[in-house]
Amino acid sequence: MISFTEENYLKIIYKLSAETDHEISTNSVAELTQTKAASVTDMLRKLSEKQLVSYQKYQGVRLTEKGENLALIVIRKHRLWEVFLVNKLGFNWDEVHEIAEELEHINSEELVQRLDEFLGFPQCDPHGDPIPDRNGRMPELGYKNLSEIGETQVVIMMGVSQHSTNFLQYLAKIGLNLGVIIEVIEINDFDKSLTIKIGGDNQYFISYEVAKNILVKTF
Amino acid sequence: MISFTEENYLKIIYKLSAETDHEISTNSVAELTQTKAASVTDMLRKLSEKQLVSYQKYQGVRLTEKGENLALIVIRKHRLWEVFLVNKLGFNWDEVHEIAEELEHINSEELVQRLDEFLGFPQCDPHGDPIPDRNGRMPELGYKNLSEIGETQVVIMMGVSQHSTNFLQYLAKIGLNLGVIIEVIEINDFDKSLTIKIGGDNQYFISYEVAKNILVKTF
DNA sequence: ATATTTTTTTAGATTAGTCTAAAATTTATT
DNA sequence: AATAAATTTTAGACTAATCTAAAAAAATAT
Ligand SMILES: [Mn+2]
Ligand SMILES: [Mn+2]
Ligand SMILES: [Mn+2]
Ligand SMILES: [Mn+2]
Repeated sequence: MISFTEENYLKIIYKLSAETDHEISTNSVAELTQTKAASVTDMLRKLSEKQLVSYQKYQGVRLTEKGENLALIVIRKHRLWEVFLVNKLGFNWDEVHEIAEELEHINSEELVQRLDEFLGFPQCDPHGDPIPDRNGRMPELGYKNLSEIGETQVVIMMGVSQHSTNFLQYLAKIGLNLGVIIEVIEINDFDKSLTIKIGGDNQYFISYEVAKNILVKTF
Repeated sequence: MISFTEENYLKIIYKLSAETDHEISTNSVAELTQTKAASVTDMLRKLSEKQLVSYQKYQGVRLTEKGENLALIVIRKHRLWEVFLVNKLGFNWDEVHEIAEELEHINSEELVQRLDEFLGFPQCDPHGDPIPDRNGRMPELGYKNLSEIGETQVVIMMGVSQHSTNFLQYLAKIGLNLGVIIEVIEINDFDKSLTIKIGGDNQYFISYEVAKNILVKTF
C-alpha cells in the first residue's frame, strides 16, 4: 500500500516534472513538501524501491510510469473534490484547496467514479485545471498563460495556475474572475508587466508574475 | 492537534461507554481498535495527558467531557458522510461504512456544516443511527431493538445497530430493509429467537442475536 | 586547474504508533 | 485466605517520517 505521505511526494514530483524535462532536484522537492533535503533523500530511496520513481543518488528523480499513474489518480481526486466543494457545497474557489488536500487521499475507486458521475464528468476544476479521466488521461484544454498573449488581443479567463488564497483574493479584488473578458492593452518591454482592460471596462496594471499564473482561452 | 489514530480511540471508547456505565477495559478497546492491549495502554496514557479521558492504571478508562465532545464530532462526520454516500452517490447502505471511516477524519468545520445543509439536516444515517448536531447533541429518536418487542406487536424497521457487510447482506437476503413492517409472531422462551412476518407476507425465523441489532419504531 | 560554494547524502536522533515477552496487579476459584 | 487465572502494564524493540549536523559530491568561480 501507498501512504498519504508517499502520495504527496508523487504529486509534487509530478507537478515539478510538468515544468521541465530534466530530472527533479532533491531541494525543489523539499521546498514543496515543506521538509528538509535529508528527509527527501530518504523518501526518494523508498519510492525508488517501490518502483514509483527512478532515482540515482546525486542525479535527481523522475517518476516511473507506475508513479505517474498514481500521481494522476491523486490529482484526479483532488480536482474532483474541488468541483464538489464549489459546485455542490457553495464554497468559493479560494477556500477549497486545503480541504481537497485531505480529501484527495481517501481511498476508494468506486467513490471517485460515483463522484465524477454525480458532478457530471467535469473537464476541469474550479481553477481551470484539467481533470484526468479514470485512466489518468488529461483532457487537452488548450489554455494559454495571459503572459503569452500579444498586445491588442482579446481573451477569456479560464483559470489560474497558482492556488494560494492570497493570489486568488487579489484577483477577486481587481475583478479577475472566471469567464471575464480580458484585453491586453500594452506590454512593458522592460519587465513584461502589462496593462489590461477587464470586461471592456476597468483598466488595470498587472505584473508578469501575475499574468503567468492566469489561464486564458483565445477566440 | 488530535491525530487520526487518537480520534479512532475516542470514538471506540465512546461506543463502548454507551453500553455500560462502568469504566471501559483496556482489552475491550484493544479488540475494537484491532491492536494489542499494550498499545492501548500507551494510548490511554497519552489521551489522559491531553485530558481527553480519565484513566488510572488498572482501573479502566472513561471519556472526559472534552473527549466526549470530540468523539461526537467524529461520529457526526461519519454519519453525515454515510448519508451523502447513500443519498447523493447512490451507494447501498452495506457499502459505505469503510469509506466513512476515512472521511470522518477530514478536518473542516465549515465543510461539515455545509455538508449537513446540503443533505437537508438529516436526523439519522442510512443505518438509522442518530446524527449529533453541531453541538454534539444526539436527537432522541426513540427506536427500540426488535428483541424488546412482545408477541403480536407490529413495528416498522428503522435501522440497525451493527454495520458489518455480512450482517447487512443477510438482512437484504431475507427482505429486512429500512421501512418494512414487521410483526412478531412468536418468541421462543428458551433462546429468545423469534418468528416474524415481514411486510405482512413471508414468515422468517431469526435469532435473538439478529433481533438485538435491528432498530424499530412502534406505532 | 584549484578553490569556493551549493547541493545532496549519510549518520545519528526523535516522535507516533505499534509489537512481543515478561512483570505486576486484579479477579476468580478453590 | 491462598492459589490460579485473567487482565493490564512495563520494558525493550521496530517502522515511518521527520530533524540536525557533518561528510561527500557536484557545480561555479577564480
Ligand atoms: Mn487545489
Ligand atoms: Mn485546483
Ligand atoms: Mn458506519
Ligand atoms: Mn452508520
